[in-house]
Amino acid sequence: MPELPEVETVKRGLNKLIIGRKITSVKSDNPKSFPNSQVDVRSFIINAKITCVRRRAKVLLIDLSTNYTLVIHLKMTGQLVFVTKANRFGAGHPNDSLIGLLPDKSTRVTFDFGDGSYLFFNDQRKFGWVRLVPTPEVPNIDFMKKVGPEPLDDDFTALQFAERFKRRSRTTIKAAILDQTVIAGVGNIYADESLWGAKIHPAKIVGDLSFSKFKHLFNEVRYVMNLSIEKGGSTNRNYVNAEGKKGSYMDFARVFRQEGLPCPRCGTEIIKIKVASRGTHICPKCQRL
DNA sequence: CACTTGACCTGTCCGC
DNA sequence: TGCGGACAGGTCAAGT
Repeated sequence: MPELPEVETVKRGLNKLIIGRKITSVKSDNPKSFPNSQVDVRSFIINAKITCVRRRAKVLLIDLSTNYTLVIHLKMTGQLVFVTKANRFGAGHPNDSLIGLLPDKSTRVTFDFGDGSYLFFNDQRKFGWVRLVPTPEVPNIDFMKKVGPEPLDDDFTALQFAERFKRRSRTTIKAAILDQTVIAGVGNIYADESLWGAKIHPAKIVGDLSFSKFKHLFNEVRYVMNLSIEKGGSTNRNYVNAEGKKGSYMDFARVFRQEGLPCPRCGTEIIKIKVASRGTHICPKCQRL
């Protein structure tokens, strides 16, 4: 799933739904999804209250009153869905929501709030994970030390953005923008969308791009991510928000999964190619090597 | 160090 | 219908 806008959408939903709730039990049947959950970790979770839900890059951080934090990566197909007693048994859940159907066979971890409500961590492909870390240690875990700046931070500038790419000057712009140590939170959807916006071919070598191109790309990354957050993220396949509902950014996508359709800018047919081993969507006229 | 590729999993879709 | 292969929103550990 989930790139920055999707994780941000889940974060906002959870902040409305689970703050102050107490976890009365936790269950996981897949050790990969929640390592050590059977033993060491339980006493820091049971009877803990949720105090805050945060996001860094594509990682969700659920702070607990025990001064521990649930660190969660959704990877490709992870979902975090909150369900209450009332909607769990299907009191007219909308068609675009999973809520009445959970748990299902993709449910890997279940947090029980003891009042008939639950938080389900679902993950079809089992790439995602939940880990428990002491809250003060969160900034010290490997991922947090290596990850690049947040593209939507107010004080992040186009100049800083361009500087970050110097470490990847001999690779393609697509590979570089997907590198989480360069910039946080960009994945395959928003890479393609922002490169189209800036009229940059994804296979262009980083070192050959002018500052004015970086500046344009910087603005496009912020534009597509802000638009996507406003639309509740992209549901390409599995993604849903904390209420089990899909996002609508794909209705506004200009190139991602639009192959065969006309480019919204020039009408040329959008094509799909492979760059950096990833499916990549471009307008062959607007984006030249 | 910088870069590329395969591996991790399950499910779906497409061509034969 | 069935089967094999390619592919899917993301990172890692290897290899060069």
